[in-house]
Amino acid sequence: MALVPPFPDRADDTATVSSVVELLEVLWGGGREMDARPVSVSQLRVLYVLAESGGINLRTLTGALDSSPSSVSRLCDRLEAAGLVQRTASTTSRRELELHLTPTGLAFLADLRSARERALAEVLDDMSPAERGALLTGLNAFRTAAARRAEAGADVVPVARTA
Amino acid sequence: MALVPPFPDRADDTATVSSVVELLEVLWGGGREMDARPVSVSQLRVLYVLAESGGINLRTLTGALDSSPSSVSRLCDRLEAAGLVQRTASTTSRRELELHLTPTGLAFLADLRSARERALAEVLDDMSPAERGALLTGLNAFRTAAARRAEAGADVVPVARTA
DNA sequence: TATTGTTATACTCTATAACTATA
DNA sequence: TATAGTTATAGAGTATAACAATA
Repeated sequence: MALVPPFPDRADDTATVSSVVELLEVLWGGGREMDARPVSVSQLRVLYVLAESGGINLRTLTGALDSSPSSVSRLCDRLEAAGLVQRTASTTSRRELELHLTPTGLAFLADLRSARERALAEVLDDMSPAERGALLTGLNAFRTAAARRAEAGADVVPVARTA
Repeated sequence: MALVPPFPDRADDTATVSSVVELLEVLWGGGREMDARPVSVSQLRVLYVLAESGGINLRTLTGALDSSPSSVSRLCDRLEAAGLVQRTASTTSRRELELHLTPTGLAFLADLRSARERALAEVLDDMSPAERGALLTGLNAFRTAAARRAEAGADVVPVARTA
């Protein structure tokens, strides 16, 4: 059973958000999704990107994941072996690739999203309608603000201090 | 620069939450915090637990992380080598350990939390007071409901489908 | 004998650097 | 030559299984 971090001592806005972030980090930050489960978090990130922008080359995917070409190449090796992703020769350049989700990959992503939404629905059902409404209003606004800053190139949530 | 997933097609509550989860996953799901940064996500989870419950043994820590003893033992090897965690002989049983954050480990965690809260504050500043209030009300309620379910042993957010 | 912690082995993920092929 | 992609190598994380020491 996962540990649940404590409520923040201060009635501070940022501390509240931070504590929820830490809650989620502990709850599904474990690496055991490599175990009985078919797809790791890293592979999942690839699927997210390809679902949104199919047909991109490896270099573009590398940029979207903020990773390195070799790592992404190996990720694609395994995803291709798993039948979730397909490497196709580019029509414009013979040294580039086109990366696509296979129908299996698309179905997998759809199933995963369903499962997550089902699990989230259980939590949301434990909240009052007013609380739920506040959460959704707040999250949508947060999402808009975070996306705005991410597009500007800012680090929205640093994982560790720089010094 | 990180990719930003699209807004959900449906005006569905769970899809909204799910899309925020995916946003965060892409934004700070990258593994490059192993690079120039001092502590990995896995190590960070250890610090969270030890900050909350210092003096526990390796078995208890393993349970809190929902991991395996060997993985946690190796994690502690590196955290001890980094000077963030300390293994001490238990006072009650000679085959058990007591795990503690060192002063360095505690200071590190405090600094990290400050940095995160500073970054989050930038996003929150981009939101209206009403939106911010809604977010905090909603997150606190979500947190309570999620903790309730986590304590009951439920998987709050499955990473991949079971089938 | 059962439990705590560590080590042996094997896999995924990550990165830098070297390499092949194309532009 | 510069770029796209792959492979070589090395380090960290994860897990199962075998092991030592203790209860």
